[in-house]
Amino acid sequence: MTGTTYAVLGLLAVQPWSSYELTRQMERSLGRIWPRAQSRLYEEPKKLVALGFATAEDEVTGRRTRTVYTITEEGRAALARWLTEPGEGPVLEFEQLVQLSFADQGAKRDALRTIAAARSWAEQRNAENAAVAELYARGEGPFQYRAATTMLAGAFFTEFYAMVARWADWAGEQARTWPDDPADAVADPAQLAEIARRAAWDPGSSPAGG
Amino acid sequence: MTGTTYAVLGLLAVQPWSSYELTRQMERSLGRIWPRAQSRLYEEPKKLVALGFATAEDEVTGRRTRTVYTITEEGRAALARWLTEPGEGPVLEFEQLVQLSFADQGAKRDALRTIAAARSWAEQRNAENAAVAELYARGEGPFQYRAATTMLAGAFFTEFYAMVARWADWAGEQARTWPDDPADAVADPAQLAEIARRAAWDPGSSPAGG
DNA sequence: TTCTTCATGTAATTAGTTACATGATTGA
DNA sequence: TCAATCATGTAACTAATTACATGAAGAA
Repeated sequence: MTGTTYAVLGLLAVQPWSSYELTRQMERSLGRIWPRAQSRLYEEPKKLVALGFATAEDEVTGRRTRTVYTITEEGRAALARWLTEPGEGPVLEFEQLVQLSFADQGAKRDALRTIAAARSWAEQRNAENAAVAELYARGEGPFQYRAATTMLAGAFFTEFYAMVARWADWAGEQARTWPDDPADAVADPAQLAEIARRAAWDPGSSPAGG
Repeated sequence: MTGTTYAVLGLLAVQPWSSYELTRQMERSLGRIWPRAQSRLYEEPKKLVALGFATAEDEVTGRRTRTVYTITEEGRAALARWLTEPGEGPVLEFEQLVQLSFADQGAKRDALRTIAAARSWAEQRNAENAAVAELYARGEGPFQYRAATTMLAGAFFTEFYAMVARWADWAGEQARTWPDDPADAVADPAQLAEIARRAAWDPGSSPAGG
């Protein structure tokens, strides 16, 4: 059982799905916190069946069949047990930021372009997220009855995208002050001090935003 | 050439390293934006040598040897070329948030514990980050002369950890209002509206913080 | 001198991805 | 009726991980 297996099990706890429907639903719901290729989502439910956590039923459409998976009581119990276990914190993979970490090995315009791309990434993702948030605010979101649960993830991304955009704006300001060869850039001591100051929040209280 | 290959190439552009030193340096510097197992960092430099982007030199310590890798001019050119290419935006993997996405399938206390764990994750990571930021602010950070470049990543994490902590605080408040069985929780319409409002920032201006 | 940690590396395994293949459905 | 898209699945490949092994150095 990997995290992916539990992710699929969680979806099945909401309702039965066919493999294809699972891939679509995964894309819409968990895709941003647990991204996996389509083909994996055809494999995982088979494991669940082998473990007795789901049952498979073949339906026929014309000359081809599709498999619909349904969670079992043992499956629900396994899911509930997993929810009691400690999970991993956020793991990030951020290629653009790797590129920026070596900006001094390239041209200034490359860094500026990469920062602009990150900003634009945040805008686009936020636009999709905002549209869905608006749906839920109107009471018309998918699985609206689960909104008390799913809003936790929605709010996380609302904040995450805004944070990335703010950071990109700041990073752009910084990079624009660089000389043509970023290797010659000298860090502004005031900025370094400001970063340290913002990092020095008290664990006992909520850190300030913006 | 994968992202990992370029990450190693980037480190070699700063100075020569042995494989083991690469693993340590990776852990310290890129570990949070490009996390990879130690064993990969023993493989990647071999690829670089095969491609002519690095040279390997064996040093002897007692009865065993270690391999020190040095970037070549072709390697520097390949790195500079990579910096001109568009990179991927942030990819997140967040198991705790997957668990919270199915909080209605478990007990309220499990959700509260998971949220607390996320908060604590942010505190701990921030503490390490803050210590390093403080070093740089005093002008005593590792590779201080590269600070104009590396502060971009440092600032990103300062904001990221603060954001996660703020989100966890908010999520905890929400979950505490739930009934004992989270499946019976009803989303507060005011909260849903607030999430949508915060997501509705204008792409032309920097989104508000906090 | 022994134990622990640092340092260096390989082997075995697997989770995951990319690419491919093809039937069903819909709309122009 | 043809093209495009939706839907369903498998096969081949690989990037990456876990586990293991062992020498060197430092501390007790």
